Amino acid sequence: MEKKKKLSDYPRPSVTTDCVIFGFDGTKLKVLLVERGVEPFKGTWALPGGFLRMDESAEQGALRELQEETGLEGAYIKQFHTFTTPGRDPRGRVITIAYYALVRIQEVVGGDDAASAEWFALDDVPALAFDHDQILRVASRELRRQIHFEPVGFELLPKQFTIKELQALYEAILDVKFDRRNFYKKMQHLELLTQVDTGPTTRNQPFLFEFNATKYDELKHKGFRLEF
Amino acid sequence: MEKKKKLSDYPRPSVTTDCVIFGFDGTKLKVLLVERGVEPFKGTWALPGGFLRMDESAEQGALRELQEETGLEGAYIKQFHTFTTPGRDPRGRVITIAYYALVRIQEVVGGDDAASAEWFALDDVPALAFDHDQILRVASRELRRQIHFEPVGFELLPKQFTIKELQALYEAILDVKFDRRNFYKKMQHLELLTQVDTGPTTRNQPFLFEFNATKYDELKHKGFRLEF
DNA sequence: TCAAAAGTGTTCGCTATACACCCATGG
DNA sequence: CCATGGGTGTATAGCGAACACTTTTGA
Repeated sequence: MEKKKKLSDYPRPSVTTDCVIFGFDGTKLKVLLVERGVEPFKGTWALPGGFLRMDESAEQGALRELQEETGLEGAYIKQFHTFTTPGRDPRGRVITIAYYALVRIQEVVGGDDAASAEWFALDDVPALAFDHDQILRVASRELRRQIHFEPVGFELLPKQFTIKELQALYEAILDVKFDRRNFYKKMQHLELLTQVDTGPTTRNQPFLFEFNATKYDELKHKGFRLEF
Repeated sequence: MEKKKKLSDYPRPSVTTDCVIFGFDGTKLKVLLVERGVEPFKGTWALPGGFLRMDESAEQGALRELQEETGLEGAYIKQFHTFTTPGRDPRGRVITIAYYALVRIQEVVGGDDAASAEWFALDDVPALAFDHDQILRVASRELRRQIHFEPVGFELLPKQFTIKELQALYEAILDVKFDRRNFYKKMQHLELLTQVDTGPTTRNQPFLFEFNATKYDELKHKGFRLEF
């Protein structure tokens, strides 16, 4: 960053933030896409995103996008990569700071642009605008990686959930099958869940659990690993 | 990215790539810093970096920086975060795509700017320009995280090395101590190393090993974990 | 001659895995 | 009444962690 030049002496690319919004419907992992209304790629599905404003951080920009698309505030987002290949946007030099968001699909109300937004199963995504196919692939990979170390999956479930739902989520993300009983034990042993008291329970209803945030912070620091 | 505007209608930040260059001297993990020759932060140590050119990807920019600073080509680099907080650069709105590089410190010859470049032990780094302290912290954390999953440590060692050196490296990065004998066994069991034939060996010289790239790709896919 | 370094073994305990059993509900 | 789903229990194998022994070299 040297020489005696001013910032304006250097050419500047345009900067956008795009957001891969993941949700879980109880069976499959889904992603929220929007249909582009303008050129280029008009009519093509794309990741929600927009230009970075000069007075906001990229994270604030991603959260703003998220609010506009899903109506959610304060959801979990994570920056995972910045895409910079020249030519990735036909309009000119554009770099994209990409985030993924984990949202409770049940709480998504749909925001201003909701008319053109739609959930797609991750294994049934249409061709996307720009290099968004690649961005989505990288996001999925990073999510899979992260879930081995941090129990981020909880961000995708309702506040209260059954172990069976939790297992289905992990199986959907990691594309594996777990033994039901071992999965139960593993979760119990982690002490990451708090059982919800549902009063005089009519039996054979599955227990409801809540996520234990305190324990989460502990495990995040000590390291933590889920089986494959 | 909508509306009927052109790219030039949106304000654009300046974009730099900064590179956290890690090296290992056999005992401590080190990082290469440069002393700034111009304002702002003239005379302060900083991460090597520079403005992104319009015809190169961020990765190419980082590799270019690396070549200029260390004389190395084709070294291992990894993008780990993009820093965007408004105000992080007093000159105006600047976002930085940050990479870390793992280099063999022995092979670093020092490039054009080498006069002002110096290696610092990671636990003895001076105050840095801009938010480079934070960038360095994040880089160290990401390196520690990554090394649990991928045997990237080999990028920091000479082509041939002893198990003892390898262990010292891991201990330096993770800030732990391993039992020498267990570490040997672990490495043997992973089959990640190829023993170098040093002819009729004068005994009690430690064996030399090379990194086995084939096995690496295998493990990278299957998942892989080192003890803490 | 003795301390230090390098290679190889042994034991123990935890945990991941596979698989079994009991109970309640509803068709 | 029996299939289904949900909660709990048990046995085994593999691996990580702790620790021991032998040999060779050089001070």
